[in-house]
Amino acid sequence: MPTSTDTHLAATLRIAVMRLARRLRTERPDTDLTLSQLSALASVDRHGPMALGALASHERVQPPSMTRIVGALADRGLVSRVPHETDGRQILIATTEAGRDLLKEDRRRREAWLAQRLRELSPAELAVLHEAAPILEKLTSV
Amino acid sequence: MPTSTDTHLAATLRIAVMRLARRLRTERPDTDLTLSQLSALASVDRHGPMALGALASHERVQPPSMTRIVGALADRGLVSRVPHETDGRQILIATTEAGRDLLKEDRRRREAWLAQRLRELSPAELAVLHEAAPILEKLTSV
DNA sequence: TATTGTTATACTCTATAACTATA
DNA sequence: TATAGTTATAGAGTATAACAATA
Repeated sequence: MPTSTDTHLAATLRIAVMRLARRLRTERPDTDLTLSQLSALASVDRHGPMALGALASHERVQPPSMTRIVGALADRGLVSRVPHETDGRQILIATTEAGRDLLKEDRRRREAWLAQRLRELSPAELAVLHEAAPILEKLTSV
Repeated sequence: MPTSTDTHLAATLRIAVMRLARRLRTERPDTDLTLSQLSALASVDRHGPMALGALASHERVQPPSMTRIVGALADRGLVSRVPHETDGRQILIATTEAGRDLLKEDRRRREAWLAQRLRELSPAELAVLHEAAPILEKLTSV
């Protein structure tokens, strides 16, 4: 019985999560950045200054593609290219103030939609989600 | 205090859901179908036979693009093109047995990963997720 | 004349291959 | 000679515009 229940939970949870993620992704301001650009910018912001090659492999993209992505971001002033201190071949990509602002605004708008939905729930339902959130996080930390 | 708590929950939940969705998306068999093709196939399967134009607007794609997507799916025998009964201009796209099998296998493999993660949780944690799943579904039904 | 779908053509994004410079 | 990044070129995927067939 527990096994069959778990299979059903997996199916239900998967659909709910995918659907919710889809909505969260849709509730995105049109920053006119491509998803690749936005993703690379977020990575640099999250992990700190990185070499172009490291960023490319982290984003599962080839170096030439990352050269173009970073070029587009740099043209908008969202990232800066800093030469490596000791290795003249490498360049470090870092977010600028404008880049951080854009990411902050992006997150804020996505959270706004969800926060509004949450305000429509009952206290009991909110309590359940409070307990569920860390468990959902735990699922991906394997 | 409830407002600030909700904002925090929104932020936490959003990250957990997006991360989990990403993992679920990654745990995908390489069906060598593009995401557009897989998405269109799933739509036809979910909503039943549709005219090409209806499918295009449902998938937020232009008709010429859908012509190509459907062409690729039809070449693999995953969908069939059926002429409309009364309107000779329209063609209806329908899934084939092979198309339904591919989708079933695709879902099965994604659920397998999540089911395994769920087996590693405690009974108490599972109970929380059981309660949370319908609430998460409710969030998107607005 | 309006609508459905297709064909022609162009643009964007990414990849591989070849190149430049630094180690 | 090996490595980091760039430039050159090609291949998907999608879009707009023009077209053919049917209502």
